[in-house]
Amino acid sequence: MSDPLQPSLLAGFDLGSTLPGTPKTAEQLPVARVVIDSALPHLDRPFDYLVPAELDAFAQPGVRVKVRFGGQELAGFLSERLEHGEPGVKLQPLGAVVSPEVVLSAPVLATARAVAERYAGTLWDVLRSAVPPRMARVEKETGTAAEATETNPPETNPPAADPGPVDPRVPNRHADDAPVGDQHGLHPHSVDSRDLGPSHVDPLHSPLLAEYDGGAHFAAELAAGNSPRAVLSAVPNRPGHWPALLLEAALAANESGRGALIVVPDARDLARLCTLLDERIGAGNYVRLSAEDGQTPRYRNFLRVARGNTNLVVGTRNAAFAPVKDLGLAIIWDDADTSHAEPRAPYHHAREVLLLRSEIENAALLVAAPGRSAEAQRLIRSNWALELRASRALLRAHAPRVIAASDEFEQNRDPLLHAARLPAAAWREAKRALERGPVLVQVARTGFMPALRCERCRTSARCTKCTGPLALDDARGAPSCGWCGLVAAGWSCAECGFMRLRAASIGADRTVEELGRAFPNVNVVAATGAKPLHHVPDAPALIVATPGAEPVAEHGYAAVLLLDGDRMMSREGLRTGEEVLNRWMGAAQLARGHEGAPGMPGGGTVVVAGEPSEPMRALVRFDAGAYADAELGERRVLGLPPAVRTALVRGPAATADKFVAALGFGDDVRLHGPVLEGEGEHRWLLFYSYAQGPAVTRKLRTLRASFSAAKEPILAIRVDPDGIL
DNA sequence: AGCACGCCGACT
DNA sequence: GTCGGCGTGCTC
Repeated sequence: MSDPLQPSLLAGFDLGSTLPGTPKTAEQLPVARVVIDSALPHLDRPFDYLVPAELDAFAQPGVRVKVRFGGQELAGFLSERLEHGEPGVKLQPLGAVVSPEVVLSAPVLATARAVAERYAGTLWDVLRSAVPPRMARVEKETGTAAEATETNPPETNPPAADPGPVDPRVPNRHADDAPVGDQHGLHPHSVDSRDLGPSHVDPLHSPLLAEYDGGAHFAAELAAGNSPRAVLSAVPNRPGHWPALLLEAALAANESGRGALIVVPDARDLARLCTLLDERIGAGNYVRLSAEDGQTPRYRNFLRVARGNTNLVVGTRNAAFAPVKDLGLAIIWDDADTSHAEPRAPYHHAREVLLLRSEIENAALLVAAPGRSAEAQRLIRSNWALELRASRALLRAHAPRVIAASDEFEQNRDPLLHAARLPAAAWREAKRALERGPVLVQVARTGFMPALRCERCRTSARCTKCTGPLALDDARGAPSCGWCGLVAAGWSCAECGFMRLRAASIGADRTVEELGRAFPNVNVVAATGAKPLHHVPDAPALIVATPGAEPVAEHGYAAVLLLDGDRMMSREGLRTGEEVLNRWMGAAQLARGHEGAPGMPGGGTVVVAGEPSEPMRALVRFDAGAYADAELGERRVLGLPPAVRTALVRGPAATADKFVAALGFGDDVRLHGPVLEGEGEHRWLLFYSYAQGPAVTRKLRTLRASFSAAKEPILAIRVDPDGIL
């Protein structure tokens, strides 16, 4: 498709052809401030350019641009238009406006800045995950930027914050060939809460939220245009409960005329949520944003949001930056799930992104989960958010009966059950439950390295060099040290000299085999990350699943067996207990209630096997909040995260040491290190209070910038790293 | 990463 | 006196 608009956009202002006299620049707001694509920390600041007259109309805040910078052409985003640049700086002309689409809204930019600051990273690193890569063809498809002009006529000279993408002073050729509205079913209509009808949005019609203490008030506040903040642990035993609950909150926010955003951990949860949304409000009335949808669909959906064609966005972690117009409510589901953490620098977590964003945009925030993260508990403790609590009566009505099978575990003499590491109580319950419906068996992920013990005396196997715990490496099948990685060939027990380790590392597949023998004539299937299974029928079967991959049963599981608690608990780490409880709660939530509800079968039972532990007691009481609160209290006493904040600095020994010394922190920042890591690398850990967080990360950023300017090797900095302690 | 500017040494 | 080596630092 030949497009007469593109050449003029892309050619931009040609540097070489300096015409007689000064090249014409835009008459109004001739200076464009640009965020450039640079990996160098000391260039992580805006630079100003002159706007050539011919780019004036397109050079609006939020568009992608190309600029000449230090002899090379760089990509960037135009952040604002100004009357003057810094005095005494010679400005270069803007190179080109890549596309008139406004892809970076002012509040999203402000959020990205706050995230970069909070994680001591560069703005561009954050923007890379906030704005999906451009797919040029998608922009031409249907409903161009001109559509927005039609529905939302901009003023003669849009102010900086106005998202109106195209200045009407320039004839827009798109206006002629692009039909307004939609002929291909992509944009049925702009979704305004008014279109949805009152039956969906009346706060009195938030029955699920209203079941929680303060929930009805929360919904009413949202509908009234206020911005409350809340943490909620979802009541178990109601398949499909959480998507409906979150939708109620989102619709309440929509009713106030504001947009809503729901962020879920992974594609599976997103599929569940979308199924409900399709059913309740229709596929065209919300937008999903997920990196797993592929580049082109992702950008297509992103554009729908950027053009303001929706007021409900759902997606995975990057959707936390979705440019929802007038955001009224941000929701994060299951914030304890590790998928919410971005795996690339600056490793930001979707919960923290939404926290910052809700403050910047004055939006409401809802942190909802099957369990409770220590961070979410902190929000309650500090009175930043209120807790929407399920009453004990509500819990009792819906929670399954939880049985802790700790004592009989070791006395289990039945070889079949022993092989399947099934306590007799678990076997009994499963046998009974199979007469009434499906049974879920949660086993540890294969990648979850269990600590090994001597097969004869049960002494835990330790590394001969560093006394770290030995674990089985799936790839090699040989035990190796979990700390130093040394392969323990020819291991023998330090206590009794026995040479065999207790068999461990049983994946879901082997559990399927063992259970098949323990339960003849029962259908046994596996559901793992590699072989996902979304739904299971309401028929008797054993479903073996790894944490996070549990399929949903239509009317809940008759029983849920949590088998690998000890293996999961044996992992070293500060947050192991919390993680294990969250995994258990996630699975236990899929069980039927013990009492049953109208139209729902009862008799649901959860059997948790393993040594007695705090997480196990919390599961029995079905109270993740109390557990998180106790943990947080303990961490505060010990000065450990997330009661305090941490930062990690790693790099070549000399540079890292010099850097930490130059930080010049006083006693209020605890310093641990250096720890030798790899080839001549040093690792330092910093512990500091939340109050000092901004000051510490600011110092980390500025010092890193000056080190980078001085051509020192770039240091790895991670703020609040997970899984280090 | 490139490009300017600068200080010093070599050559017309 | 002018040209050009590449070393340090800035890049709107």
